[in-house]
Amino acid sequence: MALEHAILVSLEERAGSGYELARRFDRSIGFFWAASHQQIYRTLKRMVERGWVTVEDVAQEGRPDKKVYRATDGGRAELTRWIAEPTEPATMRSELAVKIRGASLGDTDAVIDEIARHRAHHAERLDVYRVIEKRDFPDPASLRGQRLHQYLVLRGGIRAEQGQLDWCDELLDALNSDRDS
Amino acid sequence: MALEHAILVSLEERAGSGYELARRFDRSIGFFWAASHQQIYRTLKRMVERGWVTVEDVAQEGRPDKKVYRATDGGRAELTRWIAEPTEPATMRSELAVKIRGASLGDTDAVIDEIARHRAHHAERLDVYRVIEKRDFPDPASLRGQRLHQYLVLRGGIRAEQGQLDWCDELLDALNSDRDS
DNA sequence: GGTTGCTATGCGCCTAGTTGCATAGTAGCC
DNA sequence: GGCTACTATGCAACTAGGCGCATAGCAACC
Repeated sequence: MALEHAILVSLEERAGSGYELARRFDRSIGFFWAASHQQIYRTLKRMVERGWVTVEDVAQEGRPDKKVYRATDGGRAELTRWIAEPTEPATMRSELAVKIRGASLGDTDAVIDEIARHRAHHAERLDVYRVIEKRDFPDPASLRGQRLHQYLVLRGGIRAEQGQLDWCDELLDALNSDRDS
Repeated sequence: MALEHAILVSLEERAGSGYELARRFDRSIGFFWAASHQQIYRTLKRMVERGWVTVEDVAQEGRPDKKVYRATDGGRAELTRWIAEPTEPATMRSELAVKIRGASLGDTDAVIDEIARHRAHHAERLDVYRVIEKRDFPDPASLRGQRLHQYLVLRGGIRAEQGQLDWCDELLDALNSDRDS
């Protein structure tokens, strides 16, 4: 399970509340490991029980009190242990692939529409990543350590989205030609 | 959920037992939607209850009796309905990305080893797909209908594995340079 | 006679993740 | 006063999937 470890990475970089973590996940880490706030709260609770993080109640003015979480030495040890432990590469799961395989039995036009939807989604995502790349990493060759690692993960996102986009284009080309012929 | 629909696609192409489906999933459809035999048996049972498939007990000589499943009109209707229904593109989930983000806090060499392991895995997968591509689809331009769809799904697998492979190479280059400098 | 391996089925428990809902304070707007 | 929006927390029920285990017939080999 990587959610706990993704949270540990985030808390290592900076302590924060469940709410703050949820927003960070919406923006950066979450691009590569999505998590809802419910999931994060539940996981944080479990991590406190395991001694990987500590909680501190922080009273706030003008807004509800919050609980700030910090990684412990135990949490850091767990993260190091997990990083060194080999994990199986995730098997590719594509609903779109299943739909394409089923296209001959159903409505090919519906499948084409669905592919177009996915294409738009990936194009949008790619655009977001490209903006981040240009804004935050204008000189990749000079990057070292943590900043380099952030950049490399972003590169993975860019490659994945570009790959999906190219596949969608190949699909649309081929299916449209097949329909028209 | 796509497992039920992946099974429906497979049963449309040819009726079969749970065991046969499990083996088909090991080979073709399972490259893009993995499923264990336990999962398939459980799902088939549910699909019978819903009226999407029918079962027929078939006595065999020299081997245990089997239950052959066949898609019903209801199953075909469900498949058509599902194909036309928009589904959200799956959010990318990469444990490797989380490990890279955590590399600065742990053992960079362990992360590099892990990346090398993933690289080997994707190279092997890509090789399998390339062999299938050459063997089963020597003349892609001539493909129509179902055969074309099979080919296009395979193309998605090739693109995905190639993309992961390239990313792994970029990662290894960058992390090794960073470590040596 | 014993072991291994293939075909064939399935249960039970657990974890991870999703969905929907609930609560509650503050602040700004109309 | 009522509405909306943001901050902040969390539970309950459900779905999907993974892991381990169990059963059992038949064939081939040693």
